[in-house]
Amino acid sequence: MDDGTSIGELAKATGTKVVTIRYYEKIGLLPEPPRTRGNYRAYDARHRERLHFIRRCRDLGFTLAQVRELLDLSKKTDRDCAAVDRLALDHLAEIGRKIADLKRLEKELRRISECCQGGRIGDCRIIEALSGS
Amino acid sequence: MDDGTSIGELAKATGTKVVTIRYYEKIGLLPEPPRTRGNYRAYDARHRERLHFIRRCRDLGFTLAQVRELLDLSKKTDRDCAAVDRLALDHLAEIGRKIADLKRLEKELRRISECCQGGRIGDCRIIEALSGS
DNA sequence: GATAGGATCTATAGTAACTATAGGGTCAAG
DNA sequence: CTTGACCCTATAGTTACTATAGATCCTATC
Repeated sequence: MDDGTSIGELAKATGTKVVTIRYYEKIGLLPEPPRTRGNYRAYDARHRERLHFIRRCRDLGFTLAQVRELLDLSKKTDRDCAAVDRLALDHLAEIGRKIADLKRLEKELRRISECCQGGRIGDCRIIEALSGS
Repeated sequence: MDDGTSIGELAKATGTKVVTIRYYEKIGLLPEPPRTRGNYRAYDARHRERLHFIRRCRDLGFTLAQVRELLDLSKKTDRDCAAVDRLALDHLAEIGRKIADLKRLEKELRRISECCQGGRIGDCRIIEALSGS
């Protein structure tokens, strides 16, 4: 490597797969780094930080579209913070909804599952319960 | 409609979109119904029941692969019920994991979000928190 | 200098579960 | 007989990657 970090090193440093990094570049989320003589990508600290930011957001469940928005916002340093806050709160609300949905689902599936008392599938209460409304 | 239920009627009756029904047919989840003279699909009660079963499972968060398994199992009426039960319990465990993940995530995002006190993006604590580990 | 291995390169296709679009045919009512 | 609602097929797009194939590069060893 002439200079800078190789894609493999960056992958290790950020816990991202190599293919995923290239994918982020292709969709314009991560800027194209300069290349070495051998046409290898050579990353610097700014790339590392940006990728780190992306991964952190993804770990928190933001979609790539949201990450893109957050990245855009983070560049407009003199703009009001409200947009960032709204994005975070919206996402929080979304997570809350998902949790509620899953809990409802869990409850119902548990109810259904408890019907099972062994025996033949022909008499299976689970299948029956899945068929009923 | 010569005879049987049209795809639109079936869609309404089961709360499924027309395109989704055709999609289920294409991937072999729903058997091809006979056609009318005008080449319209004409469904019967068995199709309705099967689609109903599929939707019910989907609503409960089963994947289409799992639905396929359940449908296969439900035909083997003399087989032991254990496989069905295991599928349900596996799914239940999965849901539990997802809930736990989302709760962890919610907690962290809430922590981050509470940092916001208005002001400029340049000083935004949310962006900062998203950048940090 | 030859060679073997690992890492990297590009391009393309596949995944889940649909959704959207284009460009038509069919059917019942007025 | 035309309008509008419904239906048909086929293809491409969505999200966020993952997998594959085949070529190139770099480093180390013989």
